[in-house]
Amino acid sequence: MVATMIKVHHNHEKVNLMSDSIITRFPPSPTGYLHVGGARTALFNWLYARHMNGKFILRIEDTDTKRSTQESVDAILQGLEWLGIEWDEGPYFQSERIDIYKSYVQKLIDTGHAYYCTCSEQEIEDMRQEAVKAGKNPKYNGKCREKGLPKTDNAVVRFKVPYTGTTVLNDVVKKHIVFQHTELDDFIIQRSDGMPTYNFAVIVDDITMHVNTVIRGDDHVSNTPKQILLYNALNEPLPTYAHVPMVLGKDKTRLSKRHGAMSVTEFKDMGILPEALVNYLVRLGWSHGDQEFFTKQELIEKFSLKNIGSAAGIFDHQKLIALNAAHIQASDISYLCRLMIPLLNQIGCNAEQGTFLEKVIFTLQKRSKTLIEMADNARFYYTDAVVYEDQAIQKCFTPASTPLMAALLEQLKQISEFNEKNLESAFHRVVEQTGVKMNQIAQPIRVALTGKTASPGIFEIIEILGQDKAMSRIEKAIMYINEHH
RNA sequence: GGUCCCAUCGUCUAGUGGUCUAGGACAUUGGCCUCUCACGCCAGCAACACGGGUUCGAACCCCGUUGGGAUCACCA
Repeated sequence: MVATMIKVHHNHEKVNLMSDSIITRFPPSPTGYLHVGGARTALFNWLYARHMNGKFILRIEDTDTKRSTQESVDAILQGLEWLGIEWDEGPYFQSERIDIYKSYVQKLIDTGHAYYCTCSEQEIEDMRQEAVKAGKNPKYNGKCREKGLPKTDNAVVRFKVPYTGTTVLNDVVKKHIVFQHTELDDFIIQRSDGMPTYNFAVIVDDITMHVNTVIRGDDHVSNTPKQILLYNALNEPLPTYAHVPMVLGKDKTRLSKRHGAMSVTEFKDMGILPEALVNYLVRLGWSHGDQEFFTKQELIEKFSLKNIGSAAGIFDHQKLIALNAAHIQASDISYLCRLMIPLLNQIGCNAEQGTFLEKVIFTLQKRSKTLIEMADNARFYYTDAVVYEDQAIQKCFTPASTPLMAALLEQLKQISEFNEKNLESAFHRVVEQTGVKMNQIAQPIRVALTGKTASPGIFEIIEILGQDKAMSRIEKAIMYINEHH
């Protein structure tokens, strides 16, 4: 049984189990990483279930044994967890439910809705060629349909699609779509190796798991009439369908590697906050008036199927980055500190939890678009061996600057308490003494302390660094300038 | 190619017959603030794909054209 694989989260006891409560699912196939398109679909399903106080199921569609891998399963689970998408049931694995599919196949055979087919690959290929020659679509011609063949070793099972008539899909976002049965053929529901095919496995899973709301990419629209026909043959009620427009790359083609980052872990590695990716992905194709910034809680409160747009959207990295900056600004310092410690350690900064880190992060919060950028800009707080950038040397380390730096040093010696206010006064005294502009003294000092011409405010930097470090860095800079001129 | 879907600034979108000389956000341009860089603030540029209808009136409804996308497996 699959019971051992079921991981139930108990943090949503509020879920009511009435028959009309919403049940959604996310059914990735483990053939690669969780990419942003899939993540968005998962998000919509999860958000809708939470919004409606329903249930969200995770199901791994691994009936393609050749392409499915454990690494992919792990990557998908990790991606979902990082995004904060928690499933109430599952993950279920289709590969462990073969008996269930087989019993449903038998039902269909017993009721005359499906049949065994022993046509060879070559025969089918010929049929297609023939159809194409006749100006039709490549299709199976129904050779075995009325033969009443018994089960044999290499037989597949096909579903009988009516030769005439139409199937209608009433979609929440696409509205009314009519499909002609003449466009379909008797598709395979069970492969010769006994595994179910996608269209069949999906509907028996959705039926047996009581999924009543299917939100998925609109690349599935053309599969839907087949699935509806299957529901009807099984005499089961249809779920509510919501086919959401796809996410496209910059050139308006289907998103792929050549469009840059695709998997959610790549975004994590880029220093994107999960709440920013969530916000961006949901907002791409869904809207709530003019609102751009959403916390997860707001998303759960405000998400609805009726505000999903009908046109495909293009993935825009710049907007993601901008939203990320907004989420960084809105984050608690303590949260950012927790995320930053490993990143800082990775680049050789020995960071640990504490007020020093908190102050550092505070100065960087407003000027960092990603966590990676933040870590990079935090370097100088942790390394005494400041590396001066060439451009900074050129611009700020002039012979004229050394007397100013020395004058400031004198003032710093006399400060009793090293706080921003006192430091500002010290700078102003130098300005008054020498008659130069503030930036003529501030910039060389900034380079002396950070190695760069751009940094957080000079007073806050000095306060955080403390008297000893600040003064020794300035002394070193003066020596450096003297040596090089 | 058949079938299906889609169409508002470069991008994401608001808009559901009159309040639209079309609003917001990202990007971009100029300015303010200022110790630098940011943040913030102010201002600017920028769109209803095209053609027919329906209507007193159309971004909104209908038809066509064009353009784009999806899909046509013993993949999902």
